[in-house]
Amino acid sequence: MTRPPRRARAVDVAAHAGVSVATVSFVVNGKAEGRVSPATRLRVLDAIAALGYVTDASARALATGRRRQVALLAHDMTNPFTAQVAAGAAAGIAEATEGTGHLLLLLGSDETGPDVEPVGAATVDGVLINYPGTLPAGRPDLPVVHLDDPAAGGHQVSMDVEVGARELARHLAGLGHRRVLYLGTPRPWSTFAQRRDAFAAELAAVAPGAVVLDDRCDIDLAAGVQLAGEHAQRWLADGVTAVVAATDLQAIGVLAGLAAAGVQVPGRLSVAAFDDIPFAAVSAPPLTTVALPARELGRRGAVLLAGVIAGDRTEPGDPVVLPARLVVRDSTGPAC
Amino acid sequence: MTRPPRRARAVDVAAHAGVSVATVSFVVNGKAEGRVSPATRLRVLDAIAALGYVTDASARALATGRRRQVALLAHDMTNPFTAQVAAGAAAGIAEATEGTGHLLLLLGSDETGPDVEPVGAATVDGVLINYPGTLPAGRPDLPVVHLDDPAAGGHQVSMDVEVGARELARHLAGLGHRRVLYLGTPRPWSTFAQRRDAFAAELAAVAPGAVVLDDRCDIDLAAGVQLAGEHAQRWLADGVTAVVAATDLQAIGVLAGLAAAGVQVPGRLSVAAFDDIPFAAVSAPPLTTVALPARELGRRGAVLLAGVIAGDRTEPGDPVVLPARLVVRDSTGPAC
DNA sequence: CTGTTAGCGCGTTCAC
DNA sequence: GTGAACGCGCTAACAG
Repeated sequence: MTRPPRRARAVDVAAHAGVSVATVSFVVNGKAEGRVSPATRLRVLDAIAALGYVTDASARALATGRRRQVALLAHDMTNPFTAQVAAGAAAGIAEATEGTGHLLLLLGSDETGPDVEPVGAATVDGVLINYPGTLPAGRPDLPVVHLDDPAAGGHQVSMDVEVGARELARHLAGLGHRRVLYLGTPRPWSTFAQRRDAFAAELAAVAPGAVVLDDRCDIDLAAGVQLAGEHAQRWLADGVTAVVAATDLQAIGVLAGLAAAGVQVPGRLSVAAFDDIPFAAVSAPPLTTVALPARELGRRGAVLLAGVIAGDRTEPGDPVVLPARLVVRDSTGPAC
Repeated sequence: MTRPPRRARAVDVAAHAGVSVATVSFVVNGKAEGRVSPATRLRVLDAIAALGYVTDASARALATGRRRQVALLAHDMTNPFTAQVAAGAAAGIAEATEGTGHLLLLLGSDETGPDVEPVGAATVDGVLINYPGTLPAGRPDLPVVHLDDPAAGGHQVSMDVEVGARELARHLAGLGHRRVLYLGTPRPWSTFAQRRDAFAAELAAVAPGAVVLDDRCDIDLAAGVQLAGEHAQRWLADGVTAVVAATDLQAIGVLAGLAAAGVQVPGRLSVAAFDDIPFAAVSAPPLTTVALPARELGRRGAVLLAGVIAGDRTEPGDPVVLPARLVVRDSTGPAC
C-alpha cells in the first residue's frame, strides 16, 4: 500500500491534514506561533510524519532567495591545515545556522583555482575564501569572509602570525642562531609574506647582524624531503644552523630528508616551522612550531559569515585575529 | 551607468537580445542546434556577456529536477585518508560532469554521524558514502555509491584490502614474526574487519602456530602515542615482535610512542599498517604499509555515481575493486 | 486563526 | 526558427 516513490509535497501534507499549504509552511518553518492553533499544528505534524515529507531545498531557495549553503574555496584538501579549516567551517556553519546550513566544497588545482561558477549561479549565500582567487564579477554584494589573508579587505578572520613569528625568532636567537635559512613557498599569499617578514624583522632586532637566507619549495612533504636531500650539505657549508619553514609540511619533509642524509637534528641543524598540524607532535624529532588554530579559523570564519548573511553586521568591523603561540619541542636546540 | 546589483535574469537577456526566454534557454543549454539561427545565437551570447548573466541554480534545479550536486558523507575530514577521498571525489565529480557538478560536504561527529537532512531535502542528486550511516528514509531511489565498505550492497567501489593484508602477513612471516599484536579500531566498519581477518588468516596459513593478539585504539595520532607508551613494555614481555595497525595514523602514533619509550623499531619491534598516507613515507622510521588508493577511491566513486545519476548503469553490476599493494619501508625487520 | 494567490527563475511542449 | 504559456514546490502577502 505504499505510495509510489514520488516525494510528498506540501500540498499532499495539506490535504492529508485538511489544511492549506500556507498552514503547512508556517508549521514547517516554525512560524506557527500565534498563527496556527496547537491542534491543527499537531495534525500537520502528523501528516508530515505519515507522508515522510521533507521541504524541497531548491523550491525553498527559489522562493526565499536563501540557499542555506556557503562555499569554501580552498586549494588542497589534502593539506592537513586546510582539512582542519574545512572541518571547522563545517562545524561553524552548522552551529551558526542550527544545522540548517551546509558546506559546499570548491576545490581548485594550482593553476586554475577553484571553479567559482556555482558562486555566480547563486548556489550559495556566501563564500569562505581560503584561497586568494577571483570571485565572479557581477556579484559584488555577495557576503565573503577571507580566511588567513591579512592583506584582504572586508570581513576576515586571521591569526596572529606575526606574534608567533617573532616569538620563534626570539627563541632561535636565544639559542644562539645567527644564520638561518628561511624556507618559503612559491605561493604569493600574504600570510606567507607576513610569516617571513615578521620573523626576519624580529631576528634582526634581537640579534643584530643575524642573517636570513632564503630558499623555497612547494608545500608538501616530498618537496621538503628532496630539498633537504639536495641542499643539506650546502646549508651546513654556508654556516646555517637553523631552518625555518613556512609550513609544517615542508619542515617535516625536511626532517625526513635530513635524517636520510645523516644530519642530526637539532645537533647540527635546528628546524622549526608554522602551523602545528597534528603530525608536528610525532615527527622525529617532534617539531618546534608556531601553532596556528586552523580549526578555529574555519569555525569562526563560518560563524562570521553566517552573521554577515543574516545581516547582523553589514560593515567589516574589526578583523578577527586568533592567537598564535610558539610550541617548543625537540627539533630546535643550541646553535653548534 | 552600471545596473543596480540585481542579477540579470533570462528575461533580461531575452529583452537585450530581442528574443524570447525560450531562445535564451536553448542557447544556454546547448540545445540551439537546429532550433536557433547562428545569428540570433550570437546575439544571445552577446547579451549574456553584456549583462553578466548566470543561470540561477535553484530555479534550474526546480525545473529540471537535477541539483548538480552530490554529497559526500564522511566522518573526519581531518584524517588524511578521508581528505584524499574528498579531494578525489571533488575531482571525479567535476570530471564526470564536465565541471557542472559539485561536492557538498556532510561531516559528522562520532556519535551523531553526518546530518543527512539535506539529502532528504533533495539538495543532491546522489550520495557518496564513506561513513556507514543511515540514509533518510523516504528516498529509497536516491543514487548511492559506497566507498570502502565491502559489506555494503548496491553500487560501490572498494579496494583489494584482502590481497594487501595477505601480502603483509607473508612479509612479516618471512621475517620470522610469530607473535604479532593487531591494533584495531573501535569502529565496526567492514573494511576494518576485513583487514584484520585477512591478515590473521594468511599469517596462520603461512606460519602455523603464529599468534595474533588484539588491542585497539581510536584512529588518531594521540591514541597511538598513548597506547604505545602504556603498553610497549607489556607487548615486549608478551613476546610480541610486531605490531600491525589498522591505519597509518595509529601506527605513526605508535612509532612516536615507542621512540619516546626507547623501544627500537624495527630492532625490538616491527611496525606496519594500512593506508599509505603521505606521512607514512616520512615517519621515523618510514612505515611499511599496505598502500590503499584513497584519492582514486574518491574519484572512481564520483565517476560511478555520476554514471548512475545519468542513468548509464541502473543495476549495481560488478563492484569496482581498486588494487592495494604492500609498500615495504624500514619499520619492519627480522623478528628478534 | 486559516485559506487564496501571486510570484521566485527557468525548462519545455506546443502552436505559429 | 521563434514565442507564449504552463509547471516545478514553496513562501509570503493579503483576504477573510
